[in-house]
Amino acid sequence: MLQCTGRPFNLLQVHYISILMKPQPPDIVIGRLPMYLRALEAMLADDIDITSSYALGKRLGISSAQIRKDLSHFGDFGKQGTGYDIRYLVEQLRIILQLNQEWEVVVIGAGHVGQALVYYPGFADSGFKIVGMFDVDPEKIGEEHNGIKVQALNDMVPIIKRDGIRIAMITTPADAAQEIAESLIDAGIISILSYAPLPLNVPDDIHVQYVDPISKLQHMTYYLNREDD
Amino acid sequence: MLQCTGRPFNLLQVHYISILMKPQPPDIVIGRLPMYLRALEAMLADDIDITSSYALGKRLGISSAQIRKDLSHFGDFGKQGTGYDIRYLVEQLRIILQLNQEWEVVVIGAGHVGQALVYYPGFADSGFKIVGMFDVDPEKIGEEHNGIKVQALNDMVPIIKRDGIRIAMITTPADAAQEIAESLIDAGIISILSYAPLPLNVPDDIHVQYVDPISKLQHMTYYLNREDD
DNA sequence: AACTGTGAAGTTTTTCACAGCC
DNA sequence: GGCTGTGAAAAACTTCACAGTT
Repeated sequence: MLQCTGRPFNLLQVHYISILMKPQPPDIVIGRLPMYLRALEAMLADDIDITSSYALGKRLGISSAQIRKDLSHFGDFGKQGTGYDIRYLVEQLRIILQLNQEWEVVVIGAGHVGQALVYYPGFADSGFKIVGMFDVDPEKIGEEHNGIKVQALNDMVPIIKRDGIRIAMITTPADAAQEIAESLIDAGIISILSYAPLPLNVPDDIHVQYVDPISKLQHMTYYLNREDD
Repeated sequence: MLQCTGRPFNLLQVHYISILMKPQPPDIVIGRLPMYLRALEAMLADDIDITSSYALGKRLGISSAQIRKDLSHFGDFGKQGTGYDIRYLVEQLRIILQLNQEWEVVVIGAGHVGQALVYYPGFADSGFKIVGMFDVDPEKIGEEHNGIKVQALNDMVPIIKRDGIRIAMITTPADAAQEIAESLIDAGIISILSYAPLPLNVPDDIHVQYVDPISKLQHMTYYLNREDD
């Protein structure tokens, strides 16, 4: 897709392209920005105004070099000899992550997980507003949790379309997740956070992240009782 | 620590060591085994008995080479020309991950997240038995959720010690998490799954994993509205 | 003196590609 | 022909180390 001709790349082409389009920052780096952001916000709450890559790294348990390299993908935010103005860096990170706006989110599934999500204040605090909750179960439809009414799954697609919602969290049983993901995408959802323990099959332009506590427990059981390091 | 002398490594030493102790499989590989296990179990449920690294990779959205390389750290489980006997591979993965036993787990925090955990059947299905729930709130102590009574946080350490529990899930507010982690470690907990959005400071021999939906949403908002690929 | 931003070096992880076996 | 297991190659990621700035 990047090629203009049918021939393979040559150095001149690569150079030409590299002038036109900067390489994208690695996804793994983007995945660390939220943790930087949160640690910096915690520092502000502790009345710290300035920090260094060393201090931040210590707090997060990672190297200062990694923090500097990560940030360097997006700009020059620090001052030599001084460090980073936290307020400014927070602002910049919020721009990079597009958090300088409120994002509307819908929750699919009104079971215990869905309920835990709508009651968790962290989403609102971080700029994610849960605006709807959907379930198939007629018993649950009409219930209200933390002020959010459970609506019928049948109404999901038109409501998401009408309100232009882009983010959804799936908390349904695994066997319903794939079909629901397809409806969501059809409705215009682009980012899905799935609590269902199975890989969703989605087009390349849809982003999916998984929350999977069981896999994480199983990862840790590997190390239990193993004294061989 | 690996060195026997004060001098730096030399090739002979490295070779000597490599005979004595096989290199540990990378942690990133161990982290993928639970997902292989789950996909294989799903295949069994679909009455599939045999698979190949290609079929499994397709299902998981990863390359066949990665699956073969990952598994090769632990043994030779496949047959050339045929593939893998799923039942056998599942059994082997369960041995590797030490899932051929039931693990007792405690939940700290009896709020919405803690409740969602005790009501989620997936833990029991995967061999994790939630045996206790603890909270500071006197209003919550004594409540019962899915048959599990909320106990006083003060009783936590002795109970964990008495029962020899090794795994805990923290669902308390962030500001309590560090202190609780320290108590847990004191009580003998070795593996912690934390839902608190802050890095826990723990000794090297303690394993911690984090569940952090907000970071994952923030990771995805980076890509929203960006058509520059 | 303290700290950033960054090429270069080093390490880890993934992919390639193929000999060997069923 | 189909598939595994694996060295070798490639790519990705992290750390080093230092010039340059405050």
